[in-house]
Amino acid sequence: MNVRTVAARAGVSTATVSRVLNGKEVVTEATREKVLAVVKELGYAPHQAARSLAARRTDTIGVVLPDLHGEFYSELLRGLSLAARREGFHLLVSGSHSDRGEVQALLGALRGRVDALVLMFPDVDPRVLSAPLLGVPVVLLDCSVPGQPFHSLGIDNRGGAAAVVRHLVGLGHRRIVFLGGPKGNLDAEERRRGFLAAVAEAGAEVKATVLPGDFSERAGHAAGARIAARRPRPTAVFAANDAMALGCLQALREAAVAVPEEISLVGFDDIPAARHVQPPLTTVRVPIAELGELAIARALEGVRQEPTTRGREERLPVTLVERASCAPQREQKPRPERGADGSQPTRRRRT
Amino acid sequence: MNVRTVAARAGVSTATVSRVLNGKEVVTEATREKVLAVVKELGYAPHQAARSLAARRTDTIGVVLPDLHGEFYSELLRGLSLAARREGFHLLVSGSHSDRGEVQALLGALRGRVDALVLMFPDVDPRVLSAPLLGVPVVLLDCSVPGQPFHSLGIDNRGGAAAVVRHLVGLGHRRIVFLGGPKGNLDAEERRRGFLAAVAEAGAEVKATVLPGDFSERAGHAAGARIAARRPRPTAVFAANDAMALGCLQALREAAVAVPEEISLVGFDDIPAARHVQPPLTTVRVPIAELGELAIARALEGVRQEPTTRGREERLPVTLVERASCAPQREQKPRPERGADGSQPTRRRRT
DNA sequence: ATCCTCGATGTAAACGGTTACAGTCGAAGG
DNA sequence: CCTTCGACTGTAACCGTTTACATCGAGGAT
Repeated sequence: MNVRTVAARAGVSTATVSRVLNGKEVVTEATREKVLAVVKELGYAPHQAARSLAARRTDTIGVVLPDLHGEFYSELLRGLSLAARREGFHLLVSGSHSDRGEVQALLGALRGRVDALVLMFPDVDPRVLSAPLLGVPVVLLDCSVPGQPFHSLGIDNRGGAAAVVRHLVGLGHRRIVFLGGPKGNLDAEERRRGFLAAVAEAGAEVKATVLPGDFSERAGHAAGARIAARRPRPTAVFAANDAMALGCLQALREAAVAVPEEISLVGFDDIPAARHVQPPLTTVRVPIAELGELAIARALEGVRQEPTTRGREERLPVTLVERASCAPQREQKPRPERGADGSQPTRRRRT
Repeated sequence: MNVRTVAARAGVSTATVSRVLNGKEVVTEATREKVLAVVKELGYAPHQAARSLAARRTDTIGVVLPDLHGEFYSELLRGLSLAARREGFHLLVSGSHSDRGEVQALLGALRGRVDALVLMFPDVDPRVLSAPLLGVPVVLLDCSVPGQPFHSLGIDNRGGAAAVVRHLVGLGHRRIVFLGGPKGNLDAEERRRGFLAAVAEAGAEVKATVLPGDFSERAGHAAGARIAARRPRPTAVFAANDAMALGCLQALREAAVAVPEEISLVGFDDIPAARHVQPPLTTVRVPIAELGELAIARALEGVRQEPTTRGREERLPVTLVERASCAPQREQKPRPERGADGSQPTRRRRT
């Protein structure tokens, strides 16, 4: 059944049916009613592939993420889906593309299927993207490609990390360990940089150590065990994401090191589990869903108007959320905190 | 740029280009190489809308879920995405459709966009679906429509609930509270039934109470407070999902009721947070990702062959995972457990 | 009464592929 | 040398819409 069937039955031309269904051009009320009646009677729905071909518009946004599960992506997807729905767009999603060739193949397979793309490649070099190849507006999450007309969105990892450091220093901590993320991961990198910058700013009396990690709970556990055995023992641990902080907490518990009495612990991301552990984890909340919504908004800007805005870059602010995993450190005299609990950014991916 | 451009440049016809690109028909090696060279040179990728229209095949599966975020859907999506990728299909996802009209509109908007559908409506009456309306194979998750040729997939909620009861009874518990889920939710309903059936089977000495709930952590908290105050106090609580169990645990802690010493607690779903609380929660693990993979498999069966198999119904088995939130109850003499730790089914949705 | 204007509708050409069918051509068979 | 056959390739119809443009009347202006 197609538009011709409907047209014949309603005694009009296919053009009229199309006009009624799309509602952009004027049609007599009587005609419109007749057509709609037939449409309802037959249960007709336009064939979207044909519509896309003719109107060069798919009403679909392609979303390519490194992965689909985990709390981070789940939340991101929520924001994306919410905003897309609100705007009347569908979402074509795809997860876990590791190498460059795969990504290119995927992007090829998306031509004529989507009106815009939201892409996130924490591990693949984003330069695989050549704008003309795609022919649609692109929004990049968490990475930027300087030369290209891509919109780029991220969160303020550096500011978030700095806020954590200021918080800890304000509580009197002087020996702080930073538990890093995977090499090449942009979020991890920015958090590390933010940490180091804030430490440097805090003055020479603050001793910082950076331990390697990979965002996994198991890596956090391994690091926790090492930290517990370290002498002199650090008084605070800042993990680059919550999963590692959780693993670390577990290891500290096994080593009978009290949190927060003996060691204060901070994470990053504010995943749901952070609220449930004992003690509840102080961490940095990242507006993940908002990130997704904003990505859709920017993508649609690109769809609806000429690509005037090219290569803009935005970072969303983050928030330090204080729970019970940090305590003042009294061995050294605390120095007054300087109001660093507010809003500075960060974010991450694998949960 | 289109297939004609490529054909002209390669000195062949569009039919030949199409043959090379689809690889289903024979083409001389020399021709194939020439065409591929041009394709690569121009960076050509076929327009999928046109391809879908002509070949009446979209290589896309539509997924309609009540929601996209939360641990349950995240995990489900993972399974779906994994299987779809493996089979070379794309995923068109959509979340949060509340009422009937909305669902119908959505299904209409999907015509000509997908080759098959995976649907889940915990709250909407599934009879809104009329098979001919869609024209594609449909797989239903967690609900079934008797009269229609739809494949239906779910998990063994009843068996899982029964396994929990047998476990608790085996530990010597005689006063057990069941914390139910939202009205009209199929999973909640089946878990409740499984609970009641197993209790009845356990004999008259086991006293069961059913408390209302709605799958939310807050409802679990409220119930926990009531349970703590109850006299005689039950010795075990079985929450219909983990979120409520977590809320309940929190309330019990606030009321200074020791878990598991004074009250044993069991959840359902095995969400990640269940491992992180203190004490770790005994619960029922649900093979969510497998459910997703199976859904894709069944959907593709429908795509690739005649709709021979119609209306089949499958339930996946679940597993009781024992952690530290249950303890033997000594007030009454325990009776021997009868091996109910193994595999019986269940599952749920909002996390 | 004739001409114009303008709104409502119809006609038909895209859109960019796939594929049934027809055609070509060299090799093998007679 | 003429057929026959089969492997390749080309021609063109078709997939189901949208939309630029043509058409057709009716009413108003002149």
